[in-house]
Amino acid sequence: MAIRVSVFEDNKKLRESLVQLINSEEDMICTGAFADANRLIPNMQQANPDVVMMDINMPGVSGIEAVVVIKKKFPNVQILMQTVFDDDDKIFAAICAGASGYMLKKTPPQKMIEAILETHLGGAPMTASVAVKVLQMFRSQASAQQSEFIDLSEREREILRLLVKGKSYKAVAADCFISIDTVSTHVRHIYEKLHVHSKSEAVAKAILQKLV
Amino acid sequence: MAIRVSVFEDNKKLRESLVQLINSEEDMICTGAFADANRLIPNMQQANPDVVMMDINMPGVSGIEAVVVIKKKFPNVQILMQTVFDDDDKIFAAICAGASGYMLKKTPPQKMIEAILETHLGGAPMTASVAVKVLQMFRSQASAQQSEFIDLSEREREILRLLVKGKSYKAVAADCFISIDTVSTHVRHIYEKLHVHSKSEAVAKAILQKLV
DNA sequence: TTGAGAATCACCAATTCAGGTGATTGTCGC
DNA sequence: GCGACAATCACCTGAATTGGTGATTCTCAA
Repeated sequence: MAIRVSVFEDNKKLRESLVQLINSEEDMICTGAFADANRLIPNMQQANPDVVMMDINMPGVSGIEAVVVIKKKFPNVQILMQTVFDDDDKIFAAICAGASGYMLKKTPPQKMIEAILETHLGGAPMTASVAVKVLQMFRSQASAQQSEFIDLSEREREILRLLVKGKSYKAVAADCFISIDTVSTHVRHIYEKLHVHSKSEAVAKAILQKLV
Repeated sequence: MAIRVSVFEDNKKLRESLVQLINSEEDMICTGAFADANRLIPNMQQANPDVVMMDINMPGVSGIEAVVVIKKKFPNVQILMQTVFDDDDKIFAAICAGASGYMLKKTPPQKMIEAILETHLGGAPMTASVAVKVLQMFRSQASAQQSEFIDLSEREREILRLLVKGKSYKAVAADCFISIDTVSTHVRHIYEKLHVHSKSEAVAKAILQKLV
């Protein structure tokens, strides 16, 4: 059974060459080529694709908005983004919207075919420059800066967790079955270890350094 | 000029076949093959590679620890991780440690050569299953849940930023050149919009939903 | 066994915060 | 111009928080 591929691309020439490329493959068939995503839903229902090739910059509904809609209405459809620029924000937005792959338009035809296949198989083909950017973004997001090791006791960690949830001393005391004065003492110790002097500072530090 | 590749891999058979594979390429040369990372620094100095193929599971010093050291001591060396399992935590750790690529060991030889080349060119080759996982992790990290749109005024956002930094009303008042009572009023409005009732809840929400 | 730390509780003073009421100014769109 | 709203300020009360001092119990390692 051939893979059904649909194309959303406003550049007529590029769109037509993609259609031709897809149809030149034995086990692929292009079931729709559209210049914009303004009639997205009916277009999708009619074309009923397995894989969508989506240009990120289109007049009217943007490629990213289209991805959001497609992933909502047709969650089984895989989406391969295409763009001329490997722009950080766009990549970020497309990934979060649910795109599976991200290829530059200048990718050679054979690689593009491979990417469509890989997308259909549940992979995540990415142009090298995009893959690098994704890893960079990932690192900068993930690592934060947990420079200093903060050695809270189990009890202190538990109380800090409750403070982060916005609980007052009284509420913490009730939750832990201890008195307010005890909570106050623990909090004091937490402040000393975190080098802070208020609940909100402690909460901010706890979240940013993933202490809880 | 041939690409200098070094291999760290405890399985003798696999190590030797990798060496052979690398040396069978015209523009690659294997400058060192080691069964573990226990004498990492001298090994690296002696082999002086452009690209390191690093097994993630090795006796003694783990592949990930080795990546950290290499990236610190030899920042220009690119590292291609190799593993039998596409384990979330390992991938995560390797990326954060600074690995450029991540390939399963069962990758066919030709693809492995391509991956080495791509790594050397500053790319980030990833086995399909790994790429998918990276995108998934990225999504779950990035998106958080910024469901409801919170429309803070510029002034409110500024004050919230200061609260997140741990400032008291008095300090905020001083920073913004306004009175404490005005700060108090702004804070009240912020609480209403955020549906919270304390400074720490507001701070937590602000950070988690990236309002500041 | 002796000491360090974790967890618990208490009392206290000064400060800060939350929320209620009320008011003035300036800007923006209709 | 008028209404809506942001930004500003004031006064007030009760509650919560911060930080100081001091104490008991228990456990775990030196």
